[in-house]
Amino acid sequence: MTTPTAARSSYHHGDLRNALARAAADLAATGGPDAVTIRGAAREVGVTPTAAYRHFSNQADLLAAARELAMDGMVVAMADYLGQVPTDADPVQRAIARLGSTGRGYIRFAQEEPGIFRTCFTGQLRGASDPDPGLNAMGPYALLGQMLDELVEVGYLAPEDRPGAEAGPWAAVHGLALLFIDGPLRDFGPADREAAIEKTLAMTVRGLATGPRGRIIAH
Amino acid sequence: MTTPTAARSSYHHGDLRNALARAAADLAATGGPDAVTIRGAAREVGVTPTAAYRHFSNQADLLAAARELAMDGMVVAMADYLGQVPTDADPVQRAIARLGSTGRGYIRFAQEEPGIFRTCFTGQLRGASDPDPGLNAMGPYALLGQMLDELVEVGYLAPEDRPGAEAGPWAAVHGLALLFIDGPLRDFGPADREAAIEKTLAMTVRGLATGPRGRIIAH
DNA sequence: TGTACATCAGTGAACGCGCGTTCACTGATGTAC
DNA sequence: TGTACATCAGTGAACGCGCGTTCACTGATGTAC
Repeated sequence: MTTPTAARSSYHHGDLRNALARAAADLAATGGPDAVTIRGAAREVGVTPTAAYRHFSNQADLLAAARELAMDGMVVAMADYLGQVPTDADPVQRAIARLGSTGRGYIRFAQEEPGIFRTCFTGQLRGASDPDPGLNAMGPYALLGQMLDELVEVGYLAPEDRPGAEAGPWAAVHGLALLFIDGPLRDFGPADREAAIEKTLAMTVRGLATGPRGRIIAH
Repeated sequence: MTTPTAARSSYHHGDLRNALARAAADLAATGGPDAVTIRGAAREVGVTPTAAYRHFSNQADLLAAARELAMDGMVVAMADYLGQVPTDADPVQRAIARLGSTGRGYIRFAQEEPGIFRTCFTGQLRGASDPDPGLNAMGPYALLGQMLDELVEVGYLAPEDRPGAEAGPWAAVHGLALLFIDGPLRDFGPADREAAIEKTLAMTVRGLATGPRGRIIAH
């Protein structure tokens, strides 16, 4: 009668690991990473807590699975947003618009899915299980790196300033996102937020104008 | 024999409220805001959990007291750091240096006292008990505002860009601090961190150069 | 094609933990007279 | 100046909660023959 994806069709679930991971991500979306519990995920799926230990070695393992889904969601949302940028005639303006859109996507996702966003960036668990050497947010980070490369190509950002240029823009959008969702700016209304976002992005774009084309355009 | 500030000199403590608040701040310093518990603070002071309810109405109340101490500590640390800036001959360079030093102090405090820092910026508790209308981090925020005023005075930042100019610099240092203490940059060593800080501050300073003097200096 | 049996994926009960919070209480303090 | 007594600041025991995790177990599955 009930499909295998419904709560309790049969004794064997069939896809319990994925179901638990999704449930964990749901819990994270609602209550942040602290809300991700073995018992909670099992409850949501309609299964005994013990059953979860067939698929995850402990709570940290379940949280890691939730974080993986969270990262996927964030990358998809940002890519969607970036895809909406019109192809500008001027390559410099287009590269600037793409950087801005990336930042806006980052902040927008944080505002719309604060629990998921916080889950992406929480946890000291940097074990050997993670193949990335120093950065576990490769998705957004790689996207930002690409935007910066484009800014160099069009002459807006000086090539000698390219190494390590991710830090500033990333810090700016990350900080603003957290000031909104968890910090002193949480009471800002939509208009104030929009103004703060545009102010911050304008400062960021201007701050990157170290190339020949950048000096002309930014001032 | 034992002084009144020691653990258990007499039946009556004498200053239990402050002792509990300080203990709560210590817990926050070690384990962040989540580590602030009624039981933990009472234990540290050497008193029954029930006794805490003579002075705090609940756990949220105790956390609020810890946050107040945390904010005090942060403002003092930043002011200390700012006081070390030498009095530069050129007023523009001096104003820029003071802004940079404020940012460095913010980030340095976050790195040295991550638990305290996180405690400053956690909690949705924006009740009527807080007189500030929209910002509970008036200390650092006011300091930043002052630095920006100075930049306007010396002609580096355009006056028409002054309103709302706090957002960008604040977001940048806040974001970098959190990327370091809680985020994907937590594995950066001291040298990488220093480089990221300087890159970010340089971007920020350049991004604020919209006044007549700013355009000359920044490019 | 049918059946015994190993294997797998769940159940149900229980453990110990630390937490917030409340109850009736007792020891210490200080003030009115 | 001394003392009864109201008031205040603590104690000690207990409650219910949700959590992570482990134990011995049982129902379902699929494969060897």
